[in-house]
Amino acid sequence: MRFRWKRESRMLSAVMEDYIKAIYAIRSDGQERVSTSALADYLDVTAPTVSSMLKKLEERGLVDREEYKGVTLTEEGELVALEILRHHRLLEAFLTERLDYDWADVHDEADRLEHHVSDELTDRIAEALGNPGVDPHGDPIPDADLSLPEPGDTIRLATVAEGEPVVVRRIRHQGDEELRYLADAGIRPGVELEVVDVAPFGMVTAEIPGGEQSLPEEIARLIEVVPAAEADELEA
Amino acid sequence: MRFRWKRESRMLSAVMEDYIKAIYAIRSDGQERVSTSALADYLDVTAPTVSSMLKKLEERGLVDREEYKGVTLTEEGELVALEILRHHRLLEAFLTERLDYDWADVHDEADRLEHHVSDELTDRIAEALGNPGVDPHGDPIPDADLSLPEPGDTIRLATVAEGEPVVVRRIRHQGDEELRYLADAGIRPGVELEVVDVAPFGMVTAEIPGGEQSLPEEIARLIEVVPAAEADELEA
DNA sequence: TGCAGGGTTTAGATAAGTCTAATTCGCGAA
DNA sequence: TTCGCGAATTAGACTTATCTAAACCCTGCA
Ligand SMILES: [Mn+2]
Ligand SMILES: [Mn+2]
Ligand SMILES: [Mn+2]
Ligand SMILES: [Mn+2]
Repeated sequence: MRFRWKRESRMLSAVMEDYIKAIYAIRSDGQERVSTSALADYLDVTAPTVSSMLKKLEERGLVDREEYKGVTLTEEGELVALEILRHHRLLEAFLTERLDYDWADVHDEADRLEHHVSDELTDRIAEALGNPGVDPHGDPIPDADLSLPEPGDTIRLATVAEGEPVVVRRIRHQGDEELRYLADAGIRPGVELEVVDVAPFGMVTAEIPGGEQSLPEEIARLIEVVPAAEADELEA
Repeated sequence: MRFRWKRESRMLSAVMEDYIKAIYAIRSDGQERVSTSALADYLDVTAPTVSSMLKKLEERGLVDREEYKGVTLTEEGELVALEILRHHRLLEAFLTERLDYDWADVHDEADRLEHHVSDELTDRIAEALGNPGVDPHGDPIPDADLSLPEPGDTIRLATVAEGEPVVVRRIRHQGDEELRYLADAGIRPGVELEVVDVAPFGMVTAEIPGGEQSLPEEIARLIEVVPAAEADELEA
């Protein structure tokens, strides 16, 4: 009812939606303003390509742009990002829960479909799943009015002290590849683990239910955890 | 531009897939060779647009083309058509059976998604539904090796004799619009009806479970039926 | 048999999204 | 304060899919 008409009148291409999603992802990863080169890097295109696309997004009122300084999402751009994120995460949840996909194999499929499913279908999926708050990777799912559930505080596995038991809450990812790696290592949201060693270059060795696992820093950095004590509280 | 990978690393755009589907649909509707203008009409584009696309499809080995005479699908083109049809019809069946869609509201959604779902997802949907042989409109669903179940013989409602009880088997359609019209008229696959009158211009009046319905020729022509006697046999 | 009208193709333009090469800008170091 | 280097933008080209206008081919009717 509310935003449906907006989406129609917006009529963004899948490519534009990907730029908006990328700006949202990079910004929420720390940066205040998102640079042309950061986007080029993230989307695997050249800087001139990004530059011209940012001008189009500015014309459409989706980003605020300052020459040579980068962009930020406008309020409308933010809504677009949340809408696509809602599609993406609900698709991931649905594939996992209703079509027997492994949690580590749903991202790429969702990443394509997110641009083509209607809001109607998305809402039906949400309904069928009982309006879940998080997807299979622990990412919060924007609800129908596009407000994002506040995720609880977490810390990166790379910064956890040795000997402190923690529970995996969320796994950042850009593709199925990292997820597959972690799935094969026996790590997934909900698993309890304990860091037993941090070697040079950030290599983290953790004890997990099935034994021990060593993870390179780039991977350990993707894992968000909470202290096991806190996790227990929430269960109760 | 979004592309999909085919088994022989054959990459087709959604647009090309739509042309292949259209050629398949028009040809299976009688024509042996499909003309440029028939395609332009069906796809709602101009003749020059079709002409240039047909040359590209010929280069890719998907159609056999004869200048000024039209095209036919090659064996490979036929497989592409069947693959997309499998996606489309399984999506329609899934939306109807698992996400509470009305059978008359699934075509347009499936028509977009068919180009973006992977074969993997399609197979999982088929599995979840128990490998159905027909979709909600009575269209046969190609199985995993792309062989199309032979649909039983049917006749068009427009040609049914007055007073002969028949059962609706299949409803041809190009969009949700015709389906919505029929759904609102109380006609859907499985419904038993009897033609009570054929007026000038092909207007068909039929008795259906809820009363009587008059259908314009363009609509009546879309409905495929079998004699009620035959239908009963199959039930038994 | 010939030609006119209609369907088909060619020619040339446009919009989206991408690239490489060239140019311009900003900012930290000298 | 000025340079120079890297980041950003501009310029120009290419591909896909579409259009309109013009030229071309086929065929049925005279
Ligand atoms: Mn994902
Ligand atoms: Mn996710
Ligand atoms: Mn359909
Ligand atoms: Mn159908």
